[in-house]
Amino acid sequence: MVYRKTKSTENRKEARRRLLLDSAIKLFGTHGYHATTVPMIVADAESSTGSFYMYFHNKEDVFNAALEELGVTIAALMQGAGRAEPDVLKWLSDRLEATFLYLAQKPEQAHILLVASSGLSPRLDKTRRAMLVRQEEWLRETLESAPDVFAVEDTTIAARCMVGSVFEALHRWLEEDPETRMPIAEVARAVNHFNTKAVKK
Amino acid sequence: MVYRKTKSTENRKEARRRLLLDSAIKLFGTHGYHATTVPMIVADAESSTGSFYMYFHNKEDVFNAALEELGVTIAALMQGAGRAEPDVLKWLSDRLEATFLYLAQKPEQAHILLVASSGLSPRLDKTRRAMLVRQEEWLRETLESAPDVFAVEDTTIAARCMVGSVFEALHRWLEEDPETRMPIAEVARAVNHFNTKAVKK
Amino acid sequence: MVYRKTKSTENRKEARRRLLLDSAIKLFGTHGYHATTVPMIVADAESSTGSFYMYFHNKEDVFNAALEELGVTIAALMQGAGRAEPDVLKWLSDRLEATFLYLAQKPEQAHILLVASSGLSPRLDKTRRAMLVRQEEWLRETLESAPDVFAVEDTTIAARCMVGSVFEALHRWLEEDPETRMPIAEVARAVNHFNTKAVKK
Amino acid sequence: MVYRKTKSTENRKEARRRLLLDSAIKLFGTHGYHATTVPMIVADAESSTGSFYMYFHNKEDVFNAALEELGVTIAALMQGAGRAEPDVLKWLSDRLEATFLYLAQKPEQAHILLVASSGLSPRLDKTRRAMLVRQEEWLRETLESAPDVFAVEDTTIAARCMVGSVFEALHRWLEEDPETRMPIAEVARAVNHFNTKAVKK
DNA sequence: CATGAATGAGAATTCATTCAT
DNA sequence: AATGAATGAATTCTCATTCAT
Repeated sequence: MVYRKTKSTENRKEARRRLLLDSAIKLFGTHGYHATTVPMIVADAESSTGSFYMYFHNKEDVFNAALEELGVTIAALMQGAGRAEPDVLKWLSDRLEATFLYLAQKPEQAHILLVASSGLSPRLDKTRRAMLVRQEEWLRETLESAPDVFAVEDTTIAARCMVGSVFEALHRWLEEDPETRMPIAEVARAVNHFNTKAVKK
Repeated sequence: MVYRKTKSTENRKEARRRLLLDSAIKLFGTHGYHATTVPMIVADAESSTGSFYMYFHNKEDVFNAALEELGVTIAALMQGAGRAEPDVLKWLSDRLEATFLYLAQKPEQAHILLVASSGLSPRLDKTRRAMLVRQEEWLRETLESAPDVFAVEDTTIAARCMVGSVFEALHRWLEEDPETRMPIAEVARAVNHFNTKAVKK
Repeated sequence: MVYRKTKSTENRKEARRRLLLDSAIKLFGTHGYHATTVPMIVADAESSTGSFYMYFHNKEDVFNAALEELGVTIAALMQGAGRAEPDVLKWLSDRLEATFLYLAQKPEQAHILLVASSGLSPRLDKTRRAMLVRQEEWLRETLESAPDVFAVEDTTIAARCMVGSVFEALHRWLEEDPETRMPIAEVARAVNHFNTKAVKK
Repeated sequence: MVYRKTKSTENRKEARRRLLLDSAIKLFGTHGYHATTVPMIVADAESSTGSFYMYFHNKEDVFNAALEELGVTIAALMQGAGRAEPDVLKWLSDRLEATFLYLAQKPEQAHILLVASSGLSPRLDKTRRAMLVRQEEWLRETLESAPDVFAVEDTTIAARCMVGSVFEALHRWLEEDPETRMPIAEVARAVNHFNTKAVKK
C-alpha cells in the first residue's frame, strides 16, 4: 500500500503552513513574540495546535521562519533585480528608498524586524544577525565597487551606519501618530539625503 | 510613639535598592527581560522576593528604573557638562564618541538599551522612546544652532539617523567576537566620520 | 480539515468538568474557600492545574459554579415538582422539611451554603444572594397566595425569618457531635412547628 | 534597677491595644478577614507591625478578640440589665429588638458576626459558636421559665430559630440598597411579630 | 493527517511574621 | 517598648508541548 504523494497533497500541506506562518507574522508583528501564544496563532489560522506542531518544531521555529522570509524579502528589495540604473549613487539611493517604503507599508513585518526580534534567544538573534550581515555586505561591496564615487573611512562601518540610520528613522516614524507624522516619502528622501551625503566623495 | 528615622536606616534602604537594581541591570543585560526572573535577581543581590517587592512594584518596574537611569546617564554623556569646545562640529563629534565609548564599556547597559527594551510593554516602550526623543531633540537643536556649519534636509530625520547609526554600529560591534573585532576606538572614529560628513556643510 | 466532534469527546469533557466540580464542592465544604487550593482540587480529582483552568476561569469561578448548582438543587427541593398536596400549610411544611433533610445529608453542600459562601467577593455574594432571594420570593408568594391560611405582618420579612430559622437550626445541628445530637427528623419537625406557628392564622 | 510599672504605662499599653483592635474591627467588618492585612490594620491605627505583634499573637488573635468583645456586647444587649419588664413576652421582644437595632447601627460589627466569621479556622468557629450558644441558652431558659406563656415543641430548636431569623433578616437588610430598603424599625417589628407568634402559647 | 484536551513546570506576586536597630 | 525592613513559604494562573482519539 505504498502510494505516491499527489501534488495536491503537497499543495495542501504547503497551503496550511503558509496560513499558519501568515497568522504568526501578523500576530508577532502586532503583539510581539511573548504576547503571541500558539493558541492565538492557530485560532487566527483556523487550524489546531496539533497541526501547528506538524509544520513547526516549536514557537521559536515559526518566528525564525518569519524572520528568514523577511530576510529574503529585504535582500530582494535592497539588491533589486539586477543593476538597471547606471548611476551607482542613484541606484543605491533607489534601493534604500524601496526598502524603506516597503517596510513602512508593512508595519507588522517592520515591527518583527525592528522591535520583536531582539534578545529572544541565541538562535533568533543569529537569524536576525545573518540578515543584517547580508545587507551590510552588499552595501559594503557596493561602496567598494565604485571607489571613484564613494569615500568613507571604513566601508563595513559605513554600511552598518546606513542600515542603522534607515532602521531607526523607520522605527521612530512607525511609533509616531499616523495623523500628524511626516509623509513617509519625505522621510525616505531625507534619510537618503543623509546617507548619500555621508558616503559620496 | 513617633521615632525619628535614622539616617542609617535611610542609607540602608537606598543601598538595598541599589543592590537589587544593579543585579537587575546585570541580568536583564545578559539574559534579556523575559529570561530574567525575579528569583534570579534577588539571588544575585543576595536579597529576597519580599524585599524586591518593597522596592519595586513589579518586574516591569525595575526594568523601567534601569531604563530611566540609563536615560539620565546617556543624556549627561551626550550633552556633556556645558559646551567647552568652541568648534561645534568637533564638539558634537566628541559627545557622540564619548557616548559610544561609554556604552561599549558597559555592554550590559548597552544591551538593555539596544536589544532588550523594545516591544515589552507600552510603559517600557514609552520610557525608551522618551529617552531617544531627548537625545534626538538635543541633536536637532545642535544642528539648528549653527546653520553655517551644518546642512541637512531635515534636522529631525538627521538626528534620528545619527542615533541609529551610532546604535547599530555599537550593537553590531558588541555581537562580534571580542578576539577579532576592530578596536572600539577605530569604530568610534569611523562612525563619527560618517555622521560628520553627513551633516556638515 | 474539519473533523466532526465525536459524542464521546463531549462526554469526556463534561465528565472531567464534573469530576473537578465534585472535588471542589467536597473540599470547599470541608475546608472552606481560602483553605482549599487549586492544587488540592486537582489532586483530589486526579487531574491537573492546566485542565482546571480549561474548565473554570479561576478559583472563584468553580466556587460560583458550585453555588449555582446548589441554588438549582435547593430551588427544586423547595418548590417541588408542582403542588400535589392540597393543604397549603402541610405542603409548605413538607417542602421545608425536604430541603432541610436533603442538606442535612449533604453536609459539604450545606457547609458551602451556610458557612463558606459569605463575604468572599462581590460576585460570589451576588450568586449567594440571588439564591436566597429566589427562595424568599417563592415563600413570600406562597404566604400571599392563601390569605385565609396565613397571617404575618410582612411577607418578605416572614420569608427571610423562615429561611434564617431553617439555616441556623441546620448549621447548629451540623456543628454538633454526631454521636449525641438530636435525630435530624426531630429537628426538622421542631423547626417546622416553629415556622408553621409563626405564619399560620 | 527594678521599678514599678506606673499606672500610665499600663494605660498607654491598653490604649494602644484598643486602637489596634478598633482599627481591626473596622477593617474586618468592611473588607472581611482575608482581605484585611496586618499592614492595613497598623496603618489605620497609626502603629507598627512590631507593636501589633506585642499585643496580639497573630492575625487570627485580633479577629478572635473582636469576636469575643462582640459576644460580650451582644450578651449584654440580649440579656439586658436585669429584668425590669414584668411581661416576659414584651421583655423578650424588647431584648431582641434592642439587639437587632444595635447591630443595624453598627454594620461593621454586624458584618463580622454575620459574614466574616464563618469557616475561617476551628478556633474562630469555636469562639463564634460559643457566642451563639450563650444567646441560645439564655433564650431557651427564658422560654422554659414561663411555661404558661410560651409553647414550643423544643426550646433549644426554638431558640436557634429565633437567632437565625433575627440574623438572616438583619443580614439581608444590610445587603439592601440603603436608599430604598424598609426602615429598620419596621423590620425589627416584623421580625419580632414573627418570633413572638412562633413561641407564644 | 487533524484535532484539541490534557499536562505540569514555572513565573509573578502577596503577606503573616520575625528581628535587628 | 517601638519600629518597619526583611523574609520566604505559599498561591494563583499561564502556556508551550504532547498524545490519545
